[in-house]
Amino acid sequence: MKIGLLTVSKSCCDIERVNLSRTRDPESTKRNILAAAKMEFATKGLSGARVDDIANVAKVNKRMIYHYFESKENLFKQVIEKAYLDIREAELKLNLEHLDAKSALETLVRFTWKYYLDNPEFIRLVNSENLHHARHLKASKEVVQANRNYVGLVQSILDRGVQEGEFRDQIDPVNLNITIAAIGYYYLNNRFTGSIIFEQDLMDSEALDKRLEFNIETILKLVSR
Amino acid sequence: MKIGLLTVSKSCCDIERVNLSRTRDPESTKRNILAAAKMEFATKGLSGARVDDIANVAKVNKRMIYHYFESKENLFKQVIEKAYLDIREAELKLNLEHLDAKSALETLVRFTWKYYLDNPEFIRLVNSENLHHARHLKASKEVVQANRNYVGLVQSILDRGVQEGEFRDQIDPVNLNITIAAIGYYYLNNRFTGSIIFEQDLMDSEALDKRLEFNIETILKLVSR
DNA sequence: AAATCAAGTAACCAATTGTTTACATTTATA
DNA sequence: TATAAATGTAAACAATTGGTTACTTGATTT
Repeated sequence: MKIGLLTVSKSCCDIERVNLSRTRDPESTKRNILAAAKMEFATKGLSGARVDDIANVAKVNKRMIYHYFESKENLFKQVIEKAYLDIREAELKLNLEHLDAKSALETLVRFTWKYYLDNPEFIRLVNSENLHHARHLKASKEVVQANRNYVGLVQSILDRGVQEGEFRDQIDPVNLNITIAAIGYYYLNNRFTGSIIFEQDLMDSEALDKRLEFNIETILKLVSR
Repeated sequence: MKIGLLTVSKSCCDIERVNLSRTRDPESTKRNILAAAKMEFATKGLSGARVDDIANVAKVNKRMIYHYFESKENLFKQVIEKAYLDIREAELKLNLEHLDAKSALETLVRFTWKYYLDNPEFIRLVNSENLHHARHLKASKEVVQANRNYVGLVQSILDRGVQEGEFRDQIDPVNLNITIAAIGYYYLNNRFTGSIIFEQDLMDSEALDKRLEFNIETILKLVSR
């Protein structure tokens, strides 16, 4: 039963779908598909993800996915690209240039940890992409550029730290970057196996706080003179 | 064409399969299935893996997989359990008790790195298991026990380091363990996306050597007084 | 208001996939 | 040596899956 802009089921209060502006909204349809796909790919991997399930969660017809995204593979590509651009964008908003080097680095470690904690899909998507030899990301100039800026940012923090007499000389920014990511990523990525083999709940809030402090210490000791 | 214990194709030299002891060899069949399954699950994940492909690579009839392993899911469980037991067994062989604390820790970091490098399947399998919330590992008492011994080993190295006056006090062995694994695991797990976004071949032998040194430095600075 | 195109739906299809059935052969044992 | 259990094979099955076809409805333009 359709009334104006609303699709309503027989019992009048059970609204299936609300579309305030128009009955047709391609932008919202695309957004819904992308959001649903992100969750589906993150929870089940590229092979495990089901196009039907994405369509159901996004509340769009499966045909629309192929209309806007060509194929499951291409949909995954759009998802992983956006995921990378999102995290790099969030990092830029930290405005680390205004902090002294030590504070900037600590802030970056804290941010990275919190981002992984708040966006567990990111980790899963990156894993999937690596399982598939990063073939979806290969052509993405945009992602490469965003990352170039990020490495530059870390390099400038290191330079500042040396100037301030706080940091050691000649620290490789790429390896530092990788380590900052690694110590958060690994802990959260392997939280399920980790909680079993270490016989403690790694996601317990106390354990999480302790881990963050441990990570900050790791990085600061690594760079300090 | 079958002659005795050998299965031979028409052109006499093209031996398809050699079975020295008997025409039937359940142990070898199981071993072949496990080895093929390990590679298949590692390269394609649990969902992406194909039972047909495992059977083909193992050169056994698909029916045998179900005969010995019940289901694809259970086969994965056997694979992941064995993978964990294998790495813990290899660690024990290092005989770290006979080294001074600092050397023992460096040896452990080197070993972990090399093991991941030589056994990339391990990383992939652990990822898969975590994607599935570690449900296959949950019941494995054996794996938990093996890991308990491992944490004990690291704890004893830490104690020795404190006694020797080399290490700081009160370092958490679980978080140290996690960090030792993390700095190797992350780099190698994400080598494909990493090589793209950092615009350099992370698997280049020079880059690998540099990374290992970086990791040793990270851990030693972390624990030292 | 007619025509045109974009947006959306339902049903279907060919291929694939994990799993099973029915049957054959080898090995161990009484 | 007869018999049962273990090991192996070929073929098929039911369910699922990514992708498509044919069609309808709504929005925009002239």
